[in-house]
Amino acid sequence: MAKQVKIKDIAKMAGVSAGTVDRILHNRGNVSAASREAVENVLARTGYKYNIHTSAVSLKKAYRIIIAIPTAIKGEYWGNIQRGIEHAMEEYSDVAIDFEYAYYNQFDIYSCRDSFAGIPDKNPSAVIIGATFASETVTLCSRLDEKNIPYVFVDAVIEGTHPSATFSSDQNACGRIIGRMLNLFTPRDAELAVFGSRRTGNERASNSKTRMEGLKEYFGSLNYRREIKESKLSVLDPEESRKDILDFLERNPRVKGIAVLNSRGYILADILAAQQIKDIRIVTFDLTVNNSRCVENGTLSAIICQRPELQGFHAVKAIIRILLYNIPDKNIHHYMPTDIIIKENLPVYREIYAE
Amino acid sequence: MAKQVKIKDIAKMAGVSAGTVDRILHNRGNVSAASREAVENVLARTGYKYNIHTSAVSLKKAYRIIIAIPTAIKGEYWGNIQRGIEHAMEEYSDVAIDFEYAYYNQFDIYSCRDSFAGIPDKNPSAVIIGATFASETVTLCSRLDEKNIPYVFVDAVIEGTHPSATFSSDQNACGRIIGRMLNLFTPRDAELAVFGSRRTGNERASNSKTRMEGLKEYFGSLNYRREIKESKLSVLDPEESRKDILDFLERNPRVKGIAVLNSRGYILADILAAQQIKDIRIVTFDLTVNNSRCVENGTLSAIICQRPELQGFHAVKAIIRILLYNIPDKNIHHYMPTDIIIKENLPVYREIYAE
DNA sequence: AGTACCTTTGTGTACGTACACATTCATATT
DNA sequence: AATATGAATGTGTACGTACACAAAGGTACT
Repeated sequence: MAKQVKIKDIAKMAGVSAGTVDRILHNRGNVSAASREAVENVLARTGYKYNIHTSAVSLKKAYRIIIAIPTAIKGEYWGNIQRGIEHAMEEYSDVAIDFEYAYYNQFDIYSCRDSFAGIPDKNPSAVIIGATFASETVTLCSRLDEKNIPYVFVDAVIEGTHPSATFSSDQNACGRIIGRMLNLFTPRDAELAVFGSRRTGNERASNSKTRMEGLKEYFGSLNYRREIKESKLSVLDPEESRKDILDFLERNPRVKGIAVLNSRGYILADILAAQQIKDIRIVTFDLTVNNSRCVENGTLSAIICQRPELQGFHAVKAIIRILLYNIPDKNIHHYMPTDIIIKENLPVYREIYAE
Repeated sequence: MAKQVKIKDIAKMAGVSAGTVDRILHNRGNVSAASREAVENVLARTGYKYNIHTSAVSLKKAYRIIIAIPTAIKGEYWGNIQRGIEHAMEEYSDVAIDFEYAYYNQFDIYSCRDSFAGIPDKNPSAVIIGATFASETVTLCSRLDEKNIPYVFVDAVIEGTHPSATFSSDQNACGRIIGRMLNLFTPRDAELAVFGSRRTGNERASNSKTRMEGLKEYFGSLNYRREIKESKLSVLDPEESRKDILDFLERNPRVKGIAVLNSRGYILADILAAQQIKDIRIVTFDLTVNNSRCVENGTLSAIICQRPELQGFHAVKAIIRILLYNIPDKNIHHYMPTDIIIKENLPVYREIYAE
């Protein structure tokens, strides 16, 4: 490995002082064009790299990051995102960074509005946003843009915003994947169905919409002739779901495979198990405790997982790169791998999650 | 977050000097029983945590880690393990650690013996071992044990050794997973086959053996009646493989699904493609460039992937924890998640790999 | 009691960066 | 020419740990 060049070396080579180099590295201004050029030449030539350790040691400023996401329940999707965030926080526990959560109810647009409204006034160093409601998010982001506060998205991107980075899944691919798994798990002559989200107007539902497109693309590419039945699953009212589902199955007795495009596949699985219905295969999204339980007992055939912890983890790392090292992200949109989890590989995924 | 306690604070509280605390933290000896007890009490009470940054900054000693693995070819299994190792190295490039590779030919026991023989004399701080040949590995490890040199395994564990940690897949689970995928991808009435490794006596082949057991367990649990044909695939001689395969298929014309228990599924896929045979589904292990290509063009149905980069990455991290922070691993055997990769989720896995 | 030797303990410095503060320089204004 | 002003630049210190070195204490022996 080549010997590391230090700031003092750079300064000597460029014929300036270490302070000037520091000002250039951190965009602190008050540098003449001549000095800037001289230093940047040396920088490019030597390939200077920060020493993150000494950098962290001498860091004075206290950064504050606000994490604006739906209420994170342990073992569910947002809970796992938060786990990734906290994991990264631990890695940087020796740096002066404060974290503050601004939760909102993902099913209540007013709660989101309230929560988001207060964020810019707190003048955070950066914000991690888990977006659900498009227009509220755009409002927040434009206020952050005005104040030059960087923000990154997890889970989904919202049009009309300017995030420093985004960490999510390719939802269209997710749809194609769940379509393929549904097809694999069911006999050729069976009818199939897809359950989307009842609620509309929010972004998670829009994820569900994009997945639906992907799923149809997959079956389209197969020249799959038969119609795929569609229905909605109420997220909020379990009793309503129950009736809807049983009603749907009565009307469509030949349906033997169902894809649930949100993370509520376990609700369907539990209802079918209670009714002793055993010949219907179900695939769904997100490795939550409930879905995990159903894969284990065989009532769910597969889970498509978007690596929520990795999203949260990378979001924090991206922000730290921006704040501490002033490194802009070249690759703004990062797609996480989409895992396929079945009974046989569930335990090893669980072990990692438990760490 | 609770305010961090510093070494000087500990010293004051225990009524000793910072030097004594340091000696206890690093097991440097020359400490009276009384001091030790006093400090350890305070340590336990306050929950002292190293500041990795300042620690790294002032670290004088140069550690040397030897990485003893089969020759790593870019884009193949060991190449990906090395990628993970190098990724971790970058994260620690500000710490005084030297890395040295000791490659060997995984198909040549003498090359392994030669390579391993020189390692203990170099007095490395620690060794990462990718084991292939059992007895050579035991010999190396016992010499390292004598010298109190810690070592960790990647890919596989060898009996009769005392590693500080191991990072691998659950090979039995891998076998069950590939069995399930094989079953999913093929029609119910098709005959199935499994191709193992021709070579025996080495550990990678023993991985293949364990996978075979897992696969049979899976089909056993199904009460799968028909026999599963078995054959071997020569890794070294392509022409021999070709003949063997075509011969096998002629003798077993009803076989419509084949599981290849090592990473050479692409060889089979390419041969069948060349023969215009399109109705045989193949599943195999490891996301190598060749397997990846075949999944993309549809000649391979699925790849089971053991996260080689994660293995390498964690191996380095584990060693650094041991060397720098003297933290023994409580959970000696770490299983990596086992990914199922099909055409639809291949691109997002690739993106991560490209980073 | 004096000496030698070993164990235990304390002290001081270096690591490379961030940032506050001091200083110099250039330009405009009176 | 003298002064004020603001930009540009240089200097010095703190961060918390690791480790070298110095100092003190204890024991055994002559």
